[in-house]
Amino acid sequence: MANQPKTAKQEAILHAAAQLFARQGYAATSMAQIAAAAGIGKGTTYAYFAGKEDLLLKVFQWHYGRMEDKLNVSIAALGGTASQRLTAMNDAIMTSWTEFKDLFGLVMEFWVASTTPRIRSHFQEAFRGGYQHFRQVVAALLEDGIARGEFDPTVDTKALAAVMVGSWDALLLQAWFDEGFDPLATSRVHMQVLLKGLAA
Amino acid sequence: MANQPKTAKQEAILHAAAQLFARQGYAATSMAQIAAAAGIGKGTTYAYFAGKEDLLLKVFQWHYGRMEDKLNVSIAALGGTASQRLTAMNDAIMTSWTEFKDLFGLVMEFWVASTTPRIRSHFQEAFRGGYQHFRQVVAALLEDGIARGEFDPTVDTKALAAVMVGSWDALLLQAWFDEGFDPLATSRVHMQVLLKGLAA
Amino acid sequence: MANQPKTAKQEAILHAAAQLFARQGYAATSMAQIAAAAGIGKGTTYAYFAGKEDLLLKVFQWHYGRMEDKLNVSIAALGGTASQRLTAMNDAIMTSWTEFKDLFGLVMEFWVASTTPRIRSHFQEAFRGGYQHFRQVVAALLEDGIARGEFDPTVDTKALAAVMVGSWDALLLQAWFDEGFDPLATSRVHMQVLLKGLAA
Amino acid sequence: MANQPKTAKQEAILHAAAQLFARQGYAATSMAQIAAAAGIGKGTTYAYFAGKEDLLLKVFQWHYGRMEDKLNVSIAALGGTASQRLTAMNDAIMTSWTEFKDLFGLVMEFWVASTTPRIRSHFQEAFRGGYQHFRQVVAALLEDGIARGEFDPTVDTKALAAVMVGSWDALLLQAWFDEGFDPLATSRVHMQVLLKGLAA
DNA sequence: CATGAATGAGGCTTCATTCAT
DNA sequence: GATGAATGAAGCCTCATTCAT
Repeated sequence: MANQPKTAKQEAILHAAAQLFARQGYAATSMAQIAAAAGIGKGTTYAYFAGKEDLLLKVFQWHYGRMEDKLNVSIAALGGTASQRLTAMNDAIMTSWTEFKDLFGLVMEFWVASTTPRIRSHFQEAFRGGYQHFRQVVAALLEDGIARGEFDPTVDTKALAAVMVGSWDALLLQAWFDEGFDPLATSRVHMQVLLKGLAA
Repeated sequence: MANQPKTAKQEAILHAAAQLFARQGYAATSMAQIAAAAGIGKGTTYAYFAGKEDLLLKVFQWHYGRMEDKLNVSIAALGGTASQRLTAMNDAIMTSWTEFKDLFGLVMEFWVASTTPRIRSHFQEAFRGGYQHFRQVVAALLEDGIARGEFDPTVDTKALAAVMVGSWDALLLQAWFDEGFDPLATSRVHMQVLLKGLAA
Repeated sequence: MANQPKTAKQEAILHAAAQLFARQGYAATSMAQIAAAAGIGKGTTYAYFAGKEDLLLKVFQWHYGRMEDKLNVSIAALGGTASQRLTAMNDAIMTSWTEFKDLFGLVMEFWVASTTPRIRSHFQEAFRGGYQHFRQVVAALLEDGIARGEFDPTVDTKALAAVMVGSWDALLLQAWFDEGFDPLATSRVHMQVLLKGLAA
Repeated sequence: MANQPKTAKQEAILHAAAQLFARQGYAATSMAQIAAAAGIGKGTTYAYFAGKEDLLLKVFQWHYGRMEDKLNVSIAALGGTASQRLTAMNDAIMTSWTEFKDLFGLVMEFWVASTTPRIRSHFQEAFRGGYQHFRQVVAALLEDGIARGEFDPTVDTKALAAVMVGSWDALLLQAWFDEGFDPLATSRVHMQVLLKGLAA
């Protein structure tokens, strides 16, 4: 899923599209707006992307790729106990998302894109794969913790991984609707309680 | 927020719209389709709803009201320890949602509707209020558990409530993308670990 | 052209329609509005009038009849020299129109109705007849003045009558666009100059 | 008020719209018809005009500008006594209008447009200004005649100017309804009588 | 007679996409 | 390659008119 944009222009379009989709929504964003924001002609977009739907998909893949990279890097850099590594990962993700908070609107657009029949297949598959990947990464950390004797070996690691991954979505979602909500602090509380409950 | 449809026809429209929005998405659904699905003329819809946006909002309020009612009923019926009540509530919600799983597409549409500038205010506010309400309900149960000496009194009940509420969204979301994913079982595992971590 | 409304309800509809056509224009007025303003049900209008176009025509005939009556009465009451009678008639008409100034919007609607292909025939004919009638009345007064030796016998009475009749339209039209314009005073100046130019 | 169309296509649209508005009326003319008559696609119109109302306004400004130009030219070319110049101007206007007689339907549409609430402001103001301009031009000629000792100095030049300007509207209006009516000849009679009545 | 709920034709407008320059 | 003028499908919505009650 490594779709790095080849041209600077291609990246400019992706960037503009991502911004606008996030801010106004996919439906409310016109190709003309994207082209204008990217500083190119209206027709040029079609030299790089097959159409509006394809552009959405490419924006998705682009962001997904960047997020995966970031996650892989931070995981690689992790050290210490499984608890520490889980906590570090949680922090890394919540922090990085909170940085460009408004880009979370994009994620919601991606979710909804999986509703529209014609686009569904692409996104549904991509999301399923993405969730499975992240769950697996987290589950591996949990299993590592079990192997090290940190965590209760009877716990269902897959299920717990799903909840942890889901909590990232869920807390950012609540932050989306509520300015006063602090997703990072909330997720830390969650981690603490979980780790306590997980203790061997 | 009790917006019960008065007329049978009004309800038929709401029903048709909800179905189609859930199945195809808001943008991909035309007013003509809704009218046809409701078995009425194209113009009749406008006698009951101000337009397409209004219809989405009313569908939202209708479903939200029904969900709130269901939650209130199930809470009222709860008994036993705080742990038991929390578990029962979690089960009730996950079960009821899993029943009409495809309606979850609607929720995603509502989320995204909060992105579109013109509709944003209505939905943003409604969702913020909704989340606050549900978090409060759960937090109250947690505090009750602390008062009863079941739970660790140092825990941040608000944060934990947010995570629990969020886990409903998050697990259903993953189930949306992955047929093989079992949100109810997963949430039960989550509850167990949480309750263990919460223990006084 | 005596189309007196038979029923009180019929007159109420005509009244409401006239008001609304004058205020908002024919196109911008809906049958629903007219019915509401007349205090009757939306369907009832069709028991008295064939449709919207017919209603416009009937409003026209109603007003035209009332104006003709008024003119005939004032002419009958006229006395004195031809100059005095012309002046009196001019004053009567300009005064009566200035009274319900906003109804002049109706006259413009009638003019334009003569543009729309399907309605054209009715209005075109009615207006042609109306103008011919008024021109004839004025021309008769002018010829009477000639017979009495007041006016220059070489003058083209028909042409002059047309101008006098036209000046009523024209000055009210300018008053329609310009609040500060005084059609009555202006028409009196016109009459004076005309009469001076007409003197035997 | 110099709104010359820049593109050939823009002018084609204006032309087509003017024709159709004049022939069928504004309300009875659809944007699709205009596009077809202009030989372009349905959507192209919106690249040049903001919408149907804007198109009407632009047609108005276009025609008004052309008429003003014509008037200014003919006035500049005038010579001789004030009486001769007034007569020449009267003839020039009536002649030029009679040439494209059917375009007079447009003027009526413009009048009525000043009735519709939302468009009113634009047209009302434009017409008020237009009338004031034309009255001023005529009044200046009359005052010139007074200065030259041709006309009675006690006459109200403004009022008379309003009547003269109005007579152009009024006589063309009557000609609109009556094929047999000769507005040019009629206006000449009017001028003669007026000039006689104006004589010093 | 009166009503007003229901209808559907028809209009305006938007916008993704194409293609000649 | 890049452009933006042009297109026309498609959607939302209004409203005159009908008809069962």
